[in-house]
Amino acid sequence: MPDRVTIAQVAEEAGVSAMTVSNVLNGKPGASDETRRRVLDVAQRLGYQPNISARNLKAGRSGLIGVLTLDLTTQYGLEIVRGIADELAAAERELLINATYQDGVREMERIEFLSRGLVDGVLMVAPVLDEETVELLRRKNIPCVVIDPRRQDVALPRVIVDNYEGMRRGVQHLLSLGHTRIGYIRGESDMDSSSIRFRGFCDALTLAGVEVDPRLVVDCDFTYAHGFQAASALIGEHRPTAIAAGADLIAFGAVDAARALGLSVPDEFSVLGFDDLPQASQSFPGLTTVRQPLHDMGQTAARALLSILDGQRLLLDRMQLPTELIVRGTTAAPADVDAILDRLLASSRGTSDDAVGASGQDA
Amino acid sequence: MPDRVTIAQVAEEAGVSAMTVSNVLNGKPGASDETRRRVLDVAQRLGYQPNISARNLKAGRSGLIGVLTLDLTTQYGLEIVRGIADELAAAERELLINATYQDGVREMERIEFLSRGLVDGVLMVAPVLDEETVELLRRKNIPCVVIDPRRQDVALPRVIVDNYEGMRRGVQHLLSLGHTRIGYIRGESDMDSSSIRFRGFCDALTLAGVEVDPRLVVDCDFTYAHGFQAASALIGEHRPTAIAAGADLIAFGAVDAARALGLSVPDEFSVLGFDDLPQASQSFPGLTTVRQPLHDMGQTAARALLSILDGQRLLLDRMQLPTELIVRGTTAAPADVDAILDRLLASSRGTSDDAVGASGQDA
DNA sequence: CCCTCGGACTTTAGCGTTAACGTTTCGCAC
DNA sequence: GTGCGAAACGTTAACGCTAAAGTCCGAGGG
Repeated sequence: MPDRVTIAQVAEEAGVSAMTVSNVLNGKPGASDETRRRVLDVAQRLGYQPNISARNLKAGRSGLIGVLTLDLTTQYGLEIVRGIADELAAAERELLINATYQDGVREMERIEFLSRGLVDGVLMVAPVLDEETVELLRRKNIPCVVIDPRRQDVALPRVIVDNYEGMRRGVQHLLSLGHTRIGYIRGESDMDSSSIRFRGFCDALTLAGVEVDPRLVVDCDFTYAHGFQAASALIGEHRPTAIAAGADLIAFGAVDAARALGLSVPDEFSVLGFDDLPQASQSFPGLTTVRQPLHDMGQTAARALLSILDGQRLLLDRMQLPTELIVRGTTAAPADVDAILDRLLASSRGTSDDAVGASGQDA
Repeated sequence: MPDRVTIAQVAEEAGVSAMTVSNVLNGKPGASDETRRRVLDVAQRLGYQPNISARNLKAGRSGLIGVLTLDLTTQYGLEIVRGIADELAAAERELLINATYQDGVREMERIEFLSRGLVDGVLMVAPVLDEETVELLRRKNIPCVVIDPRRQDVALPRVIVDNYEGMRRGVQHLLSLGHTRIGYIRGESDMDSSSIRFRGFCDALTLAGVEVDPRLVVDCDFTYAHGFQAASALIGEHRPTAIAAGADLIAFGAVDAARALGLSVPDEFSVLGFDDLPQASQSFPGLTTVRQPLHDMGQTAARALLSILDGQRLLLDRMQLPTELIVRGTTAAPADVDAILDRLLASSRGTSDDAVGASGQDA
């Protein structure tokens, strides 16, 4: 801990009491202009900064908001955090990020830590939130808003998105292009958002009179590598003309899997993502995807937490934001399957095993 | 602020003084087993957690390390932060991230804020660190270690990497593949790492007897979009056979720019990155790049800060870590330029303007 | 029987702030 | 000159915790 200037030192130097210094610095009345100027001057000169711990202790609050996130490892969590940061900055609140990293136990630990008077409230991004953790939050009476929780019916104020409509429209887009053999990579199965998106997928197909083929549906983690692997298997075994993925990272994997198998995207194979991570527009061709308003989600949650902290009762416990289909370059009408098959059969040596790391194109 | 249980409440409930409770909970001697058990029992039952602000105020330290980062928007900063987190977790220190977001002024503000007794020390990731800010750190006497500062000669303990050797080897790799017309996209010009990498580039060429063509060298921001744009211009105007980029994000842009112009990577065009972001291995073909040991950089900085906080004098003020060339799929021997030119001329309608969003390959 | 010693606790005080209340001073009306 | 009120400032206490310095008591030695 650096050697710090205290209010008492400023007071002595300025020839007044500590209380006067405090009043001046906090813009309270009860000090002459002359004194005010002198105090400000001395404070400036000594580089005085009020001690946060002392102030918090006295005030019984800290002005800090804690942000817990499982997911600081991806752009997903980051975009949300940026939304939070923007909203809190506007409210002159400070933000402390205290990541959890892939671990439900650590999640509880983090809450206990933050709730020891360090923060006034907590925002959680994509939390696991098992029963025990929710109970802890309730018992400690910590103001808390969660964003995209694993279980959407959790008994806490929460911000979620319209996963169902989003995926439904995305798949409708694929259908309208003419695809009927559409593979689906679901994402982690213990997340409500995964199953809700899947319902959107099923309903879109059913509504269009297309039957859901269970062989075209697989689960995998929300990662590029798993997406690549799952898509490779799916394409190799069941030849869909398009894949709808439960997340952008999976979709990126799927795009590259298709390429690795010698399929051109989108001419010969279409891929639909879900999230609209920054990377989706920063790749070539841009990923067609269902946009979650990540920044808005963060802002909405932050705003809700602030109003709770202001003592207002929340009107909505469940804040659902809309999703939006963003059509970019990874979707197109399906190509002539026979033609593709012919081409692939013709060049069927070499591209199946060690495809990653070599270009799938040839001159 | 949630309603909190204080040590006094535990003390009363257990029929002892607050001091005894404190001693028991902190594992200090001076309490009978009987009392000890009773206190622990009551504390558990009431859900007592010591108030951090009070403890900090008393102790004059907080056990917290502040992490300031300009760059929480990219994987670059994240990987470093993870290294920091891992090291601090091992030392049972808590970490608070308090991002800065692209703004030197806010950087100073953040330091002032954290230095008000909230943290014991500060780690800064890729800081701007103007004179004034360094002076502030010095004046406040805040233990601080910086990682990859914009100016590498800054008078603070710092962790940097061997940018020179890294780029030199990377370019040697391109040269050894047979490239001689190598474009260079430098990255932001006010960063020392940019100019040092550029020196590595120049020296590699010179050593190989290749002259540095200034028309093949351009500057741009560390973003995908700028990389795309810069590479498009460079390729369009001066036809290099390869590009070395000052950062992976730029390299990704360059890869896609080449594709957008109808060039196959790596068969017809090679790209070298610098950083080895996770994305570099999670793309197709994988990006050949110079690896910065981001995780290690975070760990190293954290370890250094911890030893400063332990009162040890640092032996090294400048901790330089090695870089490593990672050869993946975006580099290969240069193709026959005439053949490519012929092909491009033949299909020169349509691929020049609206190339983004459509696949660069054709059947 | 007194003294000492050490274990088991309690009391005091203070970390830096600030709310609440107290005191001084001074101008002004009567 | 007396009284009064407001402005300007000081004092006290408390937020929750814990280091340091007591207090109390019973066992053991002389």
